Amino acid sequence: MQEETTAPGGNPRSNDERYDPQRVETKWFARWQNDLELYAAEADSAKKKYYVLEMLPYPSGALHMGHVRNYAIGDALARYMWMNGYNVLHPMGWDSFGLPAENAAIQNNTPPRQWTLSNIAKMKAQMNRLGFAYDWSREVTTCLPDYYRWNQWFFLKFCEKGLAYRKKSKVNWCPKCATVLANEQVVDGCCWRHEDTRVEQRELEQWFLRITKYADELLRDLDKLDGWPEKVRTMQRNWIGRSEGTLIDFKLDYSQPQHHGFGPAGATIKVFTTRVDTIYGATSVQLAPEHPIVADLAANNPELRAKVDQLIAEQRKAKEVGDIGEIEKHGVPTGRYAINPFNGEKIPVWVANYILMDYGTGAIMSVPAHDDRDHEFAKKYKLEIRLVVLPVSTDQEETMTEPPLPFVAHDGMLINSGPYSGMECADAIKTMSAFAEQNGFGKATVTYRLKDWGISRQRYWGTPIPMLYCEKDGIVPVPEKDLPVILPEAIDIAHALGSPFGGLPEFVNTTCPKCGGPARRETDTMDTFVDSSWYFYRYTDAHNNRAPFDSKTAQYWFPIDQYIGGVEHAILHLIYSRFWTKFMRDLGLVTNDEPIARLFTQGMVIKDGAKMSKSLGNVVSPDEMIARYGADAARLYSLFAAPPDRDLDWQDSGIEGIQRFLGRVYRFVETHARPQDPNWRGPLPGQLSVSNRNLQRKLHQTIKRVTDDFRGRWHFNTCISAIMELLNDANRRALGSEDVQNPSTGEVVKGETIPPALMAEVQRSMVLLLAPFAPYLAHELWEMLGEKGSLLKAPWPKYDAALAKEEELEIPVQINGKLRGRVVVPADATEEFVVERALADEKIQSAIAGKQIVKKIFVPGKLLNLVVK
RNA sequence: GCCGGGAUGGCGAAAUUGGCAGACGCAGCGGACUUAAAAUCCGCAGGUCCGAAAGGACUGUGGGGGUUCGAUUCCCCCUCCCGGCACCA
Repeated sequence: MQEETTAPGGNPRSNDERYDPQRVETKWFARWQNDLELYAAEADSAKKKYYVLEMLPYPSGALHMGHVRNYAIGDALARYMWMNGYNVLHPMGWDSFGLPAENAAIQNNTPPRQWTLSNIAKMKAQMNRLGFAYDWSREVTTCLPDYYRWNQWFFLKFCEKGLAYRKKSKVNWCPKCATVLANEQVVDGCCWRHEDTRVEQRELEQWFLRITKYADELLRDLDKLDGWPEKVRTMQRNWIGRSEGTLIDFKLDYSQPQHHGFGPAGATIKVFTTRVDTIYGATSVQLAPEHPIVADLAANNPELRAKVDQLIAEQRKAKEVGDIGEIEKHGVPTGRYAINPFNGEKIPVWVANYILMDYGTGAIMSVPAHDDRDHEFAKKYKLEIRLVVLPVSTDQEETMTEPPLPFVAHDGMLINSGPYSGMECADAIKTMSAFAEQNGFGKATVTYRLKDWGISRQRYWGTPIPMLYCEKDGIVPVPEKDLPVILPEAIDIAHALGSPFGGLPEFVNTTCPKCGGPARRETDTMDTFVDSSWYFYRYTDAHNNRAPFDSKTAQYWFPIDQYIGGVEHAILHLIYSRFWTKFMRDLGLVTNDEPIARLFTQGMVIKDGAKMSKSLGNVVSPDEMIARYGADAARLYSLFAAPPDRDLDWQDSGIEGIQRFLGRVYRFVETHARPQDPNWRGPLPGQLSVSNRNLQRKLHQTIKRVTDDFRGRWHFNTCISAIMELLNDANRRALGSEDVQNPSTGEVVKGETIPPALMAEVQRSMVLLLAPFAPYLAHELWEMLGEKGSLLKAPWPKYDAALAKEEELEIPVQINGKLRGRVVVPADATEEFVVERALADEKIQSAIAGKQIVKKIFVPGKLLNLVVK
């Protein structure tokens, strides 16, 4: 046992027995690596299934502490469920398409595939070293044709169902690179590689998936996801942004002779409003600068054109900087008028920079008296402000007074509104919407903030979109039998950024499957969010080459029982995933409406008050932690330092404390285990001494605490604290069980013995409780305890509520709510008994001396409060 | 501006249903072991004040108010920090 090796901290080891994580972890690492079936989910199992999943990483080349924390949570849960007899599916994969591979390729002249696969190998090794229990036989690597061919297959299905379409859309274009830039490659409006070159907006034809078809269901079903954090549901609700309102047609006025001859004849401007009840207060129509009709109105009016261009520039700039919403409102009158269909009034048409083209119709009716923004704008340009709603109040006088403007509340009554005067707002909205519909100039409608999902990326490292362009047949999908469309890999990435296939004739030029004539391939690739929208289904049937997965198999495993990841994916990834599942359900591929039953979002790992980042120099490397303290310590600390849903403040000294704890556990078992003792496996003695009974109680209390937390709130930090308390308690008693010499008096104290069967129960349970959090040490100790069966699926310890129950309690006694003393009483003591004991207490007596008890508050098992006067 | 989350010792945190605030750990201090140190073990520890000590008094969960016998916990107002959304018509 006494070997002179170098301890993890680099200090020479002393001659007392010491836990060496490297020795233990290397030993078990080797065993686990040689057992490929170890963590395999059972195919045909009578057991209840449990699908636990952590968000798959992007293979950047190295895990960071955020990963370690995320996977430590999931791994603990997976191991807990195994120990509780479930058939656990716990897979892992790689979200391996995306921009960094292209950047790395340019920098190091390494092909993206090679760079990616070598990163995967590195990170997989790190995960294995950390001891995470993944079923690697189901590994999914999204950048391999095995996987992405099904992205292409799904894309064809979207086309078949009419849910994929092409539309012109804006992209960031760098004129120097002559290519498209991702949003994150645009820095302060300029190209990241050419800081002096302004990025242009170009319109390109792009592919969209019609997620808006599911907008309503995506919103509605959020109510069913009660296993999701409310925060995430709220974020998704806001993202979908459902808004009920009314579309109203304003006709352009042609009655004035000077307006004949320019502008579109018979044009109407559609506006969307949630407050059609205020339409009698509309004093202008405001158009977004990029509204199509503006171009027509400005066609023969260079002065207007110039002003509009300036408004467009202002909006763009604000959008780039990200403070649209902060910019000062500007506008310009077009000189034209539109007709309010409700009262026939002619009101001026303006163009304004606070109107967004991509929400609603890109045009509004401006009601300055009842909208903050319209009010601000009208003040600035001296437009008419006309009051049409009065606040409703029980107080007659208050109802009649003019409210401060703008008055935007809904609880009001219409005035100056023709036949609608006197109606309440809510009624007026219904009645007026119906009137508009009956007369053909509008209707009630619902608008969403959610847009269709643009999936085209003018990038190389992604799933090729399986479409062809034939001169004769137009846009033609690649036939299913020709999938996958393989991403060409023999290309010179350094000289072919963006859509590099353009320069690859052997990829681009093909034949049309319809007419056999020449055709060109689509050269765009898919957004990587496509990959992550359904990868968790592939895990259930990862090697299927006839379908993305087998429906029956997926039906067994789905929904995912627990999904764990960072809150940064609360919106995009998790909405796309829900959308994809609903689409697959409509295809008949799955039966579940939602992919994820329970979602857990863990907090960030921060250090020195900030997120870890290279620029701040506060990055903690998992490899270094493993080398210094071992994988168990790194994992345990990431669970111990904070509850998993809160941010974790990393402290190097904290992990040292965890390492000490693991060492104490090791020494406790090593010192006191007696597996060869015949009584070790025997029954507990019928009668336990008070001290041993206390230890037994503490044991059962600890099992209860840890078990309850796994089933409930997941505060693993307190679970680990509880195990520490058990260890401290047991250790103290165990030391006390040996004859100890009191150093000051020299007196030898005869210790009380812990019966071997009790020690065995304590040690076994402690190891089992530790197994989900620190698997290496737990396995080692399990073996040291002479246990033969696998710890991985050893039954989770059970507690006995009767044994966990305290027999005696210390009841605090308060006088007028202030703590004045404590009495020790049996746990089930009655009020009378406790009061009697309390009154017998000297301190209590002096505290109430000369006063009268007017009230006694007794909470059984909790406290006694005497109110005195 | 709107919607979340948070604020507790020197630090990370705990208190699960309104009932002893600070469990557990870090850092610190004292002691044991050692020639010495490291490692390990034992003990002390919110603050202020009184006391030689044992012990005791007061005070204390961002600030102010309220409900209650009793509030870290519930209600109202305010400050600061973090995250998300943001001219959404």
